[in-house]
Amino acid sequence: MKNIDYTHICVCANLRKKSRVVTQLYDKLLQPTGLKITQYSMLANIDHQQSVSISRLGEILLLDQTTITRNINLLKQNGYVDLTRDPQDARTKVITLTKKGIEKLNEAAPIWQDIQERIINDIGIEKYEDFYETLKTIQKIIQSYDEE
Amino acid sequence: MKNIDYTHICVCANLRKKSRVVTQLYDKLLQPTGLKITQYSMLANIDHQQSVSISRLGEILLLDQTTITRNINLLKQNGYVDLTRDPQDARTKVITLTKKGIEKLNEAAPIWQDIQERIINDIGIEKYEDFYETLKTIQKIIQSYDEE
DNA sequence: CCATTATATATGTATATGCATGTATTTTCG
DNA sequence: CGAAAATACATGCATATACATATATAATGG
Repeated sequence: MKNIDYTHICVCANLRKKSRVVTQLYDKLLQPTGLKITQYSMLANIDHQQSVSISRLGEILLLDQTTITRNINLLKQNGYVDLTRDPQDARTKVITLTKKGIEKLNEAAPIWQDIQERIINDIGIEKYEDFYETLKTIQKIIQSYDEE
Repeated sequence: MKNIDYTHICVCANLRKKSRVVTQLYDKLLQPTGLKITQYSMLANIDHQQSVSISRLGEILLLDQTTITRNINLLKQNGYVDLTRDPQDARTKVITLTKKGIEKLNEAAPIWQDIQERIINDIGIEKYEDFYETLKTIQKIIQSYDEE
């Protein structure tokens, strides 16, 4: 057992690195659908919310509003989502899935599900739950800094 | 205790989300130095290797060679690194830190160290070690898929 | 030694992402 | 009510990232 000094390895850079590795796996396997995991994830979230505004989606995904605007525009160009004005508030745009978007989501879902199950099983459910909880803790810790 | 079905939450999207949150903290605190964590991390790696080629750095950081080329060019424009031809191999470019790069790294290091210690302590050393190991496991799992 | 193959880097193109800022609309408050 | 503040979205600019591909150089095999 080597005694690693974890503090010498950048928490952020390490997380980003693993993030890239995981992203490439998802993207590669989703490739037949033409979706990237970022796009799949956004479609899945819209589907889950049924209809959601740009800024609200940003809050959920912790993405800047401007990022949502652009990413959603890509999905719109592909015909996967519709943008409509909120009748109650002319500033707000409401995002919904189109029929084509729902179909694309359904097409990609089984592939996504397979990767999920495979990777979680390989990590081991127990370990993955701990991992998941620590990720959640990290987010909370950082958000608590912001409130200072 | 609510029984969450972890398989319904995208491993990749979740990891990317936390990655963003952590990155924003590091970037915010590093801002006085003008470095982003990606840049700091790259400088620190070059420093650690003393001198390294573009593709070798890509292997270490698991970044595409083209990404290294571009990111290094930014660091070069800022005068933090030098690129020289490898006398043994005219294809290869050798990256080294300039004096200015070393100074910048030294300027940023204490800030980086503070974030590191703070965040790892807040997570808790024990938990963080488990977390770190699981991240490593995930990388290995995914790399094992690629060999198939 | 030369042709083929492999390797190292660069470039074109595209998505993802954030910050600063601009514009339009709504809300608040004197 | 009307001006100021807040909110929602869009745009300009910049970095990070990957894939496909081009270019230059080295290595290899006949």
